[in-house]
Amino acid sequence: MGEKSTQKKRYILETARKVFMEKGFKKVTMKDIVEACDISRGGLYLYFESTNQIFLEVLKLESEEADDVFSDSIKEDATAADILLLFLREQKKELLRRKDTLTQAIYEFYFDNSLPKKDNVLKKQFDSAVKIIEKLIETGVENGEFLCEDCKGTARNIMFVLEGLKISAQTIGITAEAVDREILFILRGLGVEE
Amino acid sequence: MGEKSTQKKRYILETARKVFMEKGFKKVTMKDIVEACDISRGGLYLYFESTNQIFLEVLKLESEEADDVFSDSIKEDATAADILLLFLREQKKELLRRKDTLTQAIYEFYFDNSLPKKDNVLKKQFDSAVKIIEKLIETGVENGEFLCEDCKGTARNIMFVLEGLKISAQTIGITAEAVDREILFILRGLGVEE
Amino acid sequence: MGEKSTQKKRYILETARKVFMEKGFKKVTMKDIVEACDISRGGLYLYFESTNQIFLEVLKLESEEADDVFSDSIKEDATAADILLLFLREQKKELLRRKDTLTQAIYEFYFDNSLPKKDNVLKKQFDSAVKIIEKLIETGVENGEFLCEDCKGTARNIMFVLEGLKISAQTIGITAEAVDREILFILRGLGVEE
Amino acid sequence: MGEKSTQKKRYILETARKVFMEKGFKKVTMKDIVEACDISRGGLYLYFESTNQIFLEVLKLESEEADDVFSDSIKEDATAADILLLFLREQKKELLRRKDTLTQAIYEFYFDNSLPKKDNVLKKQFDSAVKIIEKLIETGVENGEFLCEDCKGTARNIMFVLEGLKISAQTIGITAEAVDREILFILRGLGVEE
DNA sequence: CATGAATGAGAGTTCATTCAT
DNA sequence: GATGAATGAACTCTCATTCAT
Repeated sequence: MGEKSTQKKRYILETARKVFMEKGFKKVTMKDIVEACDISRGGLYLYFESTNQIFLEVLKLESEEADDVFSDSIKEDATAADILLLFLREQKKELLRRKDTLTQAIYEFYFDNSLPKKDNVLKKQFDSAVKIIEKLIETGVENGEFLCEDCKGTARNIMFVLEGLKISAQTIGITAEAVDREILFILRGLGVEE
Repeated sequence: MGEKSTQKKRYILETARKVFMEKGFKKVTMKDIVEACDISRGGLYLYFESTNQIFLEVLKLESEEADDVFSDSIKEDATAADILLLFLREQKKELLRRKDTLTQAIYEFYFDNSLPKKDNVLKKQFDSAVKIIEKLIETGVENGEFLCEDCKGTARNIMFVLEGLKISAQTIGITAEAVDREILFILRGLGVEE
Repeated sequence: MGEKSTQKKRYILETARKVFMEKGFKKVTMKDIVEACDISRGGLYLYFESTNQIFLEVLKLESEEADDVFSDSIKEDATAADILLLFLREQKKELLRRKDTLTQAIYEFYFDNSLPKKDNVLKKQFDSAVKIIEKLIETGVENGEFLCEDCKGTARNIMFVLEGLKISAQTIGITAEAVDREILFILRGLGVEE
Repeated sequence: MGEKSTQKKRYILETARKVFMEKGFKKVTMKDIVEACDISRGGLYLYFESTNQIFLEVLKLESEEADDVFSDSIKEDATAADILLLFLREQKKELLRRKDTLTQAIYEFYFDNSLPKKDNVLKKQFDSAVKIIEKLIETGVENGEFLCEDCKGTARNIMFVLEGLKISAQTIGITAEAVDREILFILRGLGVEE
């Protein structure tokens, strides 16, 4: 598969991504993707053999780009509290976008695909996020920004709350105010008064 | 609809419930339910017209019975901490059962069905749970069992953590130890040392 | 499946039989049979799940009916030579019908389906035919109609010649005269002069 | 077409031959051959336009080489009986190789392609084999090796038996012993006692 | 009420064949 | 000559849904 095909593959993945955002994972058929990409039925099979495979590759692309975004958005002189707040606001934005997100598709995908740990991108992301937040809180505690006895536990708690907010956003619906309330609760728990 | 039909309807719902527990929501077809119930294809349509409707009625049944269970399991002389712990342990059990639960099916169902609030059973349950926990914490605070400044906020936080644990159990998988850690974190946040 | 369906099943098998006679085995698709039967796509799947299964059942039907034909066509006072000749002429007729026969389909089917011996109808038929012919020759020898030292060997030889004629009829083509020549050769081998 | 192309054509035919031996005729697709040859899809079409044409050319090659083989293997001082035995043993070997042969593919090919006689390689080979065997038997009779009244008829009979054995080997399966039995039967028919 | 045969739409998948490069 | 991406026709198979009995 030459360079040209790599471009097309990428085009398909980006188009499929939109389809997954719209319809979740399960409802999406090869035909949906074929039509969204405006290519031929057989053409898609030259690149991918199932929605499953396509979704996995979409996720891979996603995580690669996510990493870039992360490192970019942190200023050099930012305090731990700044960064945490930035992170939480980013999550909030994502949460409230709702349909315009892969969240639902990702959940649906993992419902059916109990991948071995090493392939579970979701778990990797969760764990790495916990570690980053933990570091952040530790730094904040050292700088006197945060009060916290169990940094790891708090980091984990924050991530589970975020997961809870995410799934709630997709199911029972959630308002910006509700998210703010939770963010505030978290910050207060770290002794941040504002 | 006579009594006989009511019985049959209930039989179908109970059987369908098992199917949903096994396969989630989206994957379940009318055919699956017909076969599980061992009734005729046409027969099912006499009572229900879609898996959607069936699932909604399964949920209704579920919530009716859930209330009963709740009130039963609380002893008269139980302290607030006892009851909270009981609740959390119940949730833990449910979490770890994983496949033997309607959880996944419920999530899948709500992914596609943004029902008006009044019909969103999930939201109702969430809100009512928050209220109960809030009351519980208030009582605990009054009795000197708990330390807590923002009872409502804490109650909400607990529920979001539980949601986060629930969805994590279905997607990235979660161990009993991980759940215990979170429960402990919650209790410590309430000033319970043990 | 009630009586009605049994009738339809039989109808499908009989129709499919014609299709197999026309096109052989491999070329026949479920769609071909659906169209020949003038039923719906899904309808066929109610009765059969593959052309393979259909063909096997066609063969079963075939062999059941074949047995009847056999016993019918033998008169009480027929001599061994009469019966043998009758049999050979029957085979000749079958041979020359060529396209109007399941022969080709059967060969094609067995090319791909190396069934365990007990299910190999073809082998069963071959072996039972050998036995019958052997008996026939023995009887003929006893009656002084035939001259033969190795009845079993001769019976086998006859059957292989017939197989050879059959496959030749389907591939290189064969004339009525050629078949007659072979039949004559066989009879002369048995000392029958005519 | 230059020499280079001729070489490539031959390479394709030899590779395709292996594919046909493995899968028969009908199941083989242009794709199969493209992949086996490790050339481009379009490339194959430069030389051949269908599996049909390819198979025909494979057969042509086959028959050219077959002739060579024949003449090679006969020693100068061999008796007619020797040569006949040699021929029959060669056939036996071929028979028992089963899958490693073009036999099945050839049959499948001719099932669908009722070629005009002049192009029917199979028929040519059959007829020429009959003639050779006839000559052989005549020579044997002259030398006192064989007893035979109808040399042509016997030659034909032998060929049909061989065809019968060949098709049986492909369909109902056949053992080395069964083949030996038939060969012996043929030889005894020629008065060869051993 | 209940049955289950029947229909037809639609998803998945594979290949022969073409054609721009 | 050679490539291989692209197309579209053709097949397989599964279900939601209807309807005569």
